[in-house]
Amino acid sequence: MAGIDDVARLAGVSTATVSRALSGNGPVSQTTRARVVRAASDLGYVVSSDASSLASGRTRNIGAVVPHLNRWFFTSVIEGAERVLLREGYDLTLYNLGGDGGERRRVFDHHLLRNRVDAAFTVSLELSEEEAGRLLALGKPLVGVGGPLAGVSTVTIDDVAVAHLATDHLVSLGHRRIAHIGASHEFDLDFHIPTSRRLGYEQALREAGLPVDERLHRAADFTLPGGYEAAKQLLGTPHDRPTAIFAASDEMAIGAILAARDLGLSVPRDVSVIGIDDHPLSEFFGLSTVAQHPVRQGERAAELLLAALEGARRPGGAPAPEPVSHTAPADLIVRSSTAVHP
Amino acid sequence: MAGIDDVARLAGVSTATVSRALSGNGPVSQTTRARVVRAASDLGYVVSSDASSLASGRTRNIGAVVPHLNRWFFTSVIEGAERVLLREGYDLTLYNLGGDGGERRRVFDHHLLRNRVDAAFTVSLELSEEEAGRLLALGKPLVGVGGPLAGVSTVTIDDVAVAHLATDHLVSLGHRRIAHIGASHEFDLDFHIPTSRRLGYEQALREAGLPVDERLHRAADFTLPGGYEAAKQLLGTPHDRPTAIFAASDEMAIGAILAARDLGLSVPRDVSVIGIDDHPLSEFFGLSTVAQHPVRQGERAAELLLAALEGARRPGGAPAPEPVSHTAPADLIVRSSTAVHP
DNA sequence: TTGAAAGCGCTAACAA
DNA sequence: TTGTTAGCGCTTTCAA
Repeated sequence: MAGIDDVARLAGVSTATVSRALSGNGPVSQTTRARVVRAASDLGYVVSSDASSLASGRTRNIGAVVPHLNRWFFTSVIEGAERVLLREGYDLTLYNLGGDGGERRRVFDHHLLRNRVDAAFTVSLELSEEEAGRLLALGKPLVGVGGPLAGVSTVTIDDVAVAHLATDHLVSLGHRRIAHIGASHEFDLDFHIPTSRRLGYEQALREAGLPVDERLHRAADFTLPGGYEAAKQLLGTPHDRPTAIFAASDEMAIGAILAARDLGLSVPRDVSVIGIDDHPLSEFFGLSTVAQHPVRQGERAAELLLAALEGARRPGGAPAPEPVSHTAPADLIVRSSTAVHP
Repeated sequence: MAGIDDVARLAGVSTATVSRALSGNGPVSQTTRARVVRAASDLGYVVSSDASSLASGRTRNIGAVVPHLNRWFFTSVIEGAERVLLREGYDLTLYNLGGDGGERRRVFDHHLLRNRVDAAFTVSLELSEEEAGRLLALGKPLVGVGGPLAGVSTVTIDDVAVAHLATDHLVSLGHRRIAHIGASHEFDLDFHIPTSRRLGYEQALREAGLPVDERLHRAADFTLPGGYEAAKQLLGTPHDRPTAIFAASDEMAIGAILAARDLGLSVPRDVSVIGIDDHPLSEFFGLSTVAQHPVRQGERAAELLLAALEGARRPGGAPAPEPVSHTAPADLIVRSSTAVHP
């Protein structure tokens, strides 16, 4: 492994100049830079990240803290973030709290504190006071994606508005009995999301002069089977059956479509179904939904973090920029699972 | 941020002793260790990973190189690996080659070379000669999960055997016309997998004295919609319709089940379906399958890497242990999508 | 625009 | 069992 001195020697300059030429920090003449770049590439030189980090205080690495990995939303956010980060020469190290063991504690007590990242983002994570405090105490840029994180910048859709939009779509199609499949309270992601979505749903009903009927609400776990079960209950009663279902996630909505089928009901003739997400499978099932573009949310999060890091390096740069709330766009996508109430 | 000297001062020992006490390397008396641990915890001291890495040559970080993130198999492998790694105090940094831009090049040319990881594993990745060479040249432990990686240890199921098992299950139920949904050649994961699975399928047919019929083979893209389309073609012809389908992945198999339904066919009465994976949705659909436990494969990969690192540190430790091929277990799970041929 | 040199915060000989 | 000390490979003042 060639080191910086090898490059310096071959290029006939000092190591300081090599560092400047390769990092782009500090003045280097065009010709010198060319010589250095040439020498580096000839030797196959790649900077040692540890040495560089230790000397500069910057790691060029971003932490991603997620509650699980086996959910489309999380992985999509990470994909988006990583694409942006790689492009800028940053790495992404992943902290998955999913295990039921002491992973979570260990991550917050140890891993995140050992200075391996310049900044971090969390995805749909509700942090305890202590956890949030620890992160904030690092004094590093922080962004919460898909869930509010006190005192920290966030990237998230407006859950109330999105749920309102989905419900309104059903209302405008003439539906009066609209059921909602939300989340149970034990649901361990940030439970503001289900609550906000339920709020938007109820708000839309009220604005349309429709009653909010407890019996039309079912809790599930954001999975397809969960949505199936909930929909079976909602649609099972022949009397007063809802004519439309708004599910808080596409996976649950797809479960609802399958439940309707199994009950001999036709979607959308007998019952309309709408979800939130625009999950990859939604198109296949013809599911109407409100797309929330998680990849873009991840990109946005990465961009915010990089901008904050960039800002912190500038002479008068704000070391701790004010937390900003970035509302990610969400669009109604109408497919074949929703239709006018006959 | 307290440093090692702060701890040393508070504990009344030298920094070397602090390092030894906290890392567990080198002899420290019980009482001294206790004093140091106490001081460290009082000060909230956490080792700086950069300084530690630079001084020791070990980063306590493992690289995970994956082709995508939005597939159950990849994320499951990563989850398993990370659980093991976190437990041992290691971080995992993720290199997702998914973007169509220069990500892949950049990762192999730069990110993986800058010494940020002690070892790495790839998941279902076919590497070019050059890429493999670069990785090997690092002289670091390497494991390929779910795909052969020349000259490197691997963790993978026996694809031929697994496909053979799935097909045999159908044969033993009396099926004679067994179709196969495999992968197209453009499919960009390691295409040995589809090929091996097809091989196992044909092998099982031959052993049963059944003909291998080209028309009973369809290529798809390992997705649910892809499986749906393929099955529609296979099951669409009223004449000589297959009575069973073996799909090379559960997602395709689920697509096949849905296709059968849409054609008015009952599963398993009119057609049996089996897949490979034991995807989280398979139980819901009653899909018979061969489980391949990707979480365990990830755990195994991590364990192999850690063992290699451990070995390399010992005096007479082999710096480059012989590549081993670890065959991961896979079990037939019979649910309700397969039944005897009437 | 360049070079010399002082660290960055730890670990690991080596000596005691 | 402990302390002293010389780096690990860079970056970044500072001076030229």
